[in-house]
Amino acid sequence: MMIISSEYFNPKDTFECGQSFRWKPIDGLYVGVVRRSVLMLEPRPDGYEVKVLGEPLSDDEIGAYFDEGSDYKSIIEYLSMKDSWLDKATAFGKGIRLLNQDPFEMLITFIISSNNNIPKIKMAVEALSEQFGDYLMTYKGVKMFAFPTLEQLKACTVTDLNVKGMGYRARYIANAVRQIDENHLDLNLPFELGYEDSKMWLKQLYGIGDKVADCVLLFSYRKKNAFPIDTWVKKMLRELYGVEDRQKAYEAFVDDYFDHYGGYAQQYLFYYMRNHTS
DNA sequence: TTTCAGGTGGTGC
DNA sequence: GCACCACCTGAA
Repeated sequence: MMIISSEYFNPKDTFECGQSFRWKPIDGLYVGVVRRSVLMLEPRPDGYEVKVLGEPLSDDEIGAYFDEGSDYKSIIEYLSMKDSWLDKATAFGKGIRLLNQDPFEMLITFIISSNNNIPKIKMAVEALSEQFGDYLMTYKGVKMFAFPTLEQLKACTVTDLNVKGMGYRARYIANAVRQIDENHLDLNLPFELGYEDSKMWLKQLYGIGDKVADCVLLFSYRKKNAFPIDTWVKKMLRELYGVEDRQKAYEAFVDDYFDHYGGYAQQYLFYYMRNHTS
């Protein structure tokens, strides 16, 4: 039996902070698809029990997915002492875990996220899975599907991929998938490369720029220093840290101020900003 | 009806 | 290099 301690974890913070679009509350409990398994989180006195409803998934794999290997106590202690905003943000988002998700799924998901909003991203990811991914099981009347594989998306035309909420990003996905396929790109390579090299490697794909690359690096390749800079992060950097409104200024500040825990800092601050502004 | 949304690629300088 | 701008489309 796998239990995630609730001292530094809660499902809402983790699944609603914008890193994952595949978990949803069903009858009050979060249910989500991880690889080809359906997981459900049941509250226990001191944590959450991870129940595997579909295909088996080992405790090691579940632990890796929930980033059990990271010491959140140390991370939060370190960040909270840096300044008062990080102190507030880490207190507010104390239950966030930086999930280690599937690279291909993150790559496609964050291509969809470009110039898009969260409800539409969810819609498109959901529709892609329903239409092209494998059916896994039905839980309380809700059908669950695996995220499509490279092989499954390879078979799609741009028109096929233009599902609800997708728009012009269908072309981005078709191109990226073709590039990966035709050039036999190894999606495991960035695990072996450092941050800068893996970022350049990802950016060779159509539809992947700086922001999307950083999301993929942070949410699947375990590059915890990656610091995705989007419109909310820019707003945060201007308002909380007085950073000038220029791309280079944002990048320079982030590189200088947030070091190896940059990715964690970004998630806490992002989640804090999203929930404290009108 | 218009505006906006967790950017990117293309173009012009 | 760097600054613009078009771009699908659902929702308010």
